[in-house]
Amino acid sequence: MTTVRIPAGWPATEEEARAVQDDLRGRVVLDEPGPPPGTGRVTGVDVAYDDEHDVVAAAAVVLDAATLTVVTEATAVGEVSFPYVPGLLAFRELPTVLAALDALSLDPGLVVCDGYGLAHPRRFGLASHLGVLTGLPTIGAAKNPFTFTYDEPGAARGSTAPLLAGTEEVGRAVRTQTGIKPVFVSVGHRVDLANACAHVLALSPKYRIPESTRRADALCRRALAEAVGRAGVATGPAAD
DNA sequence: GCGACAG
DNA sequence: ATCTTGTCGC
Repeated sequence: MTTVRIPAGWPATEEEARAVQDDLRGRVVLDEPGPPPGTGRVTGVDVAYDDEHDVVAAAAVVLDAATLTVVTEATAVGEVSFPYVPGLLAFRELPTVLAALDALSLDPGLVVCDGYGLAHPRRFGLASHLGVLTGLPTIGAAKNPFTFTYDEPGAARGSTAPLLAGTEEVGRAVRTQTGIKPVFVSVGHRVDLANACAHVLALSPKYRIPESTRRADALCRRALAEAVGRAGVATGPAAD
């Protein structure tokens, strides 16, 4: 597992961070359909924090898109690089996520983020930002509607409804399990919205949250526990 | 001006 | 995100 420090030149203030978003936003590619769902590889990335120790752990888990089987995985730990500010999540998560992706031995294929892409106050969320920095196709799948509104999708698994910023469709509410709260999908980089939704549905045959995110979530928590030496996931002799 | 607000 | 026990259910 690799260890990361805050990159040189990383924004230190909210104002600087917003300026970076405004600067990079124009590099997002929105006119590619993206890889077909159910083929190739799909990689989930997620992050866990221990603010008290100023430690963050990220995980990247590569799945075979057809079988949802884990192909390979990697983790990274680092310093917390930014406070949590709605709209600036990328600055908190990306350095460690990039390190975890770099540590992979295979091409990640499509990257699925735990958060938003286009559905963002400045249309440049975590998934958009990661896509621009890596060139990889990315999408965002969030658990909450953030500041956006949505029409309730039909109750059946597979139903979708627009996620709206006023009248602009910035993403979709996707019902991944019948009768259960939808997941909120938006485009990141080099993938269109219909494909992004199809990927999320294909990744969620049994649970609300995409398998990619579930695997990455479990792995980054384990990595954090190991890095900070917490109880809960025994990995050897208990340390006191 | 005062909240709300991905993780 | 994180703080947190037991408990209902397949």
